[in-house]
Amino acid sequence: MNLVVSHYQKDTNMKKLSDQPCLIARSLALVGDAWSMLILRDAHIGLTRFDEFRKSLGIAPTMLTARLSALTDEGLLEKRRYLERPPRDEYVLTEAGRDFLPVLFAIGAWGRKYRGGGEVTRFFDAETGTEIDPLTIDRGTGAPLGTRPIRIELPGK
Amino acid sequence: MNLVVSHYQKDTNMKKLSDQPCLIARSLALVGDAWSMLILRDAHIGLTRFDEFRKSLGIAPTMLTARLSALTDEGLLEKRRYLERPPRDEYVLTEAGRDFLPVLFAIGAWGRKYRGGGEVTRFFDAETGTEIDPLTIDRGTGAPLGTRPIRIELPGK
DNA sequence: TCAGTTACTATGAATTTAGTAGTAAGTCAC
DNA sequence: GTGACTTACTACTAAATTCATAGTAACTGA
Repeated sequence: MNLVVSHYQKDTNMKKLSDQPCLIARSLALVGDAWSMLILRDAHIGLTRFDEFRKSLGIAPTMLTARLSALTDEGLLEKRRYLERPPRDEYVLTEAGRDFLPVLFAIGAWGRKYRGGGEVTRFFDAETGTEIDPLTIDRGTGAPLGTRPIRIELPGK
Repeated sequence: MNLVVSHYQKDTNMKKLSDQPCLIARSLALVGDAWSMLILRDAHIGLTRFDEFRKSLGIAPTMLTARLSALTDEGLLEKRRYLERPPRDEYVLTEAGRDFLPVLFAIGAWGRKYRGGGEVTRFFDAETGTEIDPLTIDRGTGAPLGTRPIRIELPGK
């Protein structure tokens, strides 16, 4: 008895992904497409409503509905009623959604280095006024990732 | 006269993305799909050859050809001849490709926190033996991203 | 010569995406 | 209280992408 309404799903492929032992693959099963990431980006900027996302992204409403539903189901967004009559809902980031911000900044940092030219949107620390320069480090060693050799451990070993 | 062979391209949509002022959007135009990221993941693990990627990912060869070509064109991978007769090429990470590692780790860190259960692949510092715990900070303030308020500056302002 | 390897291309069906139009339940202006 | 407008969608069709399988080209090694 399967009552789940499946919104957005690249089933054949992505269902496999979410069961893999690799956490990168599992995560990509949820957010491994550009629309989902851009919606999360916009949510971090402060957008919450269907039409705000639609206008910002130029996305087809069907796509937006599917992505918002998926992100809500997966716990990155939360649907919240902000008006009873007429019933109006908005989408706000959950903790899991907010914790996705470092991924977006890491992507942005890569883009600044390798696709930087022209006019770009920039992010500043609101207090110090300095431009944010994202750096991903290993909390244990404090070293930036990529500067030290890595060992991989597969499950069941 | 357009002689460009276009491999993988979600043209109508993604061409727009690569011209946007947002660096996240620009980056996603190149790597904003699960296959591309998983190929980069495998490349970091040490895979270089067509069939290695194909078997690791279970990807259709048409897809793999398209993604490898795109990643090569975009400068994240480099095609290198490793055998002259018969001609055989392998794909190795460029500096831009290697610099994508923090993004993958940031995604993995999110996954560990929110999609962690069961058997997972883990990464360790080869020297200290401690598990890698990725953290994205602002190089300027040293603060983890998401802990301080941010100001956004759009181009032309 | 014959199976095996490697890096693909060809092809067609299934699935997803895009784009436009329309709907439901209201509000607001006059 | 009629018509214009808003908001959050759904319906529908066409276009594009993706998947899966099969096949090819150029070898090697037994």
